[in-house]
Amino acid sequence: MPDRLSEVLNASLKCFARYNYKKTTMEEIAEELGLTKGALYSYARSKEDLYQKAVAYALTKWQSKVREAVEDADRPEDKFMALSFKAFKYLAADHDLRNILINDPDIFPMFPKEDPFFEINENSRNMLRAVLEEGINSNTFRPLDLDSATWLLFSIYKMFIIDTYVVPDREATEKLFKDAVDLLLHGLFSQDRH
Amino acid sequence: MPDRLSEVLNASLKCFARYNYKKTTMEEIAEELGLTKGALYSYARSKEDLYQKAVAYALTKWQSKVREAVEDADRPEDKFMALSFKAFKYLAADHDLRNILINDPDIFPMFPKEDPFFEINENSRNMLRAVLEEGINSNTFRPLDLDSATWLLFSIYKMFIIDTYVVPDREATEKLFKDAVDLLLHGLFSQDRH
DNA sequence: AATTAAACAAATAAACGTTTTGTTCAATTA
DNA sequence: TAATTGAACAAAACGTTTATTTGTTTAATT
Repeated sequence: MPDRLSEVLNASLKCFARYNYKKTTMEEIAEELGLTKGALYSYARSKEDLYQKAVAYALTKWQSKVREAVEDADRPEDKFMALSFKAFKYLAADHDLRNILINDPDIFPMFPKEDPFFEINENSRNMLRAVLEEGINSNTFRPLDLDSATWLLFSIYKMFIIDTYVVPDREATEKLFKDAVDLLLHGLFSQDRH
Repeated sequence: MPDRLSEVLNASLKCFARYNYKKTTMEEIAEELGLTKGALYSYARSKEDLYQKAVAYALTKWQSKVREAVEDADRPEDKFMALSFKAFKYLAADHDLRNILINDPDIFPMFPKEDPFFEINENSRNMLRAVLEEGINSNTFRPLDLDSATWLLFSIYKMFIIDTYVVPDREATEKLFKDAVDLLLHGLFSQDRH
């Protein structure tokens, strides 16, 4: 299971996380594995390809953890909560991926022109959309515009991820995140107005 | 009222909007006014100071328009709507400011480390906070955490501004914005669940 | 089939002279 | 007197060249 390719990608992640793409050398990565740099070209066409593969590998792992959490929940609101909190909290543990995101914010861009990992992100959006759709169909959620809601919630989620892990500046984002989820679930309006 | 300083700042805005800060020369701005570059130093200490003053001038104008719209409304929900839509739509008309924001996204940053126009933005946030507070006190809005809600809503607002005017990529953000305001007012949950 | 080690090519950084451009200020103008 | 000019100066930006590093290829080796 932990095949050679995974070892190479993990070593690459470790090195790329230390500084950034540019300052990391192929020799450095090879050294980490006890190889010489030429050997790396059995696993990737180029330095850029190696980076691409390594990051995709890390992002997919993140996504799998979220998917598991969602599958463990039953009701739509629980799935929504599981998805929100797992996705938000995962990065706290994955130091390598977090450092890579800090050094290269284009991987998980707030305003993507051309998203280099579009497929992976699209997959995540679809996961969210499915939860929302199930909630609407079961009358747990209001009859929202599915596309708008998916886009909006995913954008807000991105915003929190970036603000918390990529450009951290503040304390206590945990409370902020909880308050945000609550506001999104219940809205601004009080139930009992006029 | 349109004093000399305003003329200088407007000419500066026009020039800075054409390209960007770096590529704009003091001579270019002076020419626009029919002056020589030395004269500009009666109005600002340096090129950077001139830029700073010009942008602050434009941002303050934007803010005034929003404030007027809010003051014209009565009920908290109307104030909230007025604030949201005026703030969002204003930039469509102010071409100079929009171009400057495109060339220099740090002016209105999604994730500010050190906000160069913190005071102006803080003023805007306070305007939003006041509307929310009034809504909570009159029981129109739920008893939210005022700080969290202000931060969240202002961040979402920034997100829309940047996505629509600074990194535009998509059509039909108008519908998206309306759907977002609706979702924030009413939340995901349907009223009549179990 | 994976890996090495040497050779090559491409990108990066350093050094340097040139030009542009921001800034100052004494003289001038209105 | 306050605003503006125009020349002088200093600092930053730019283009060019050279030296060095680093990515990539490949024939030989394990």
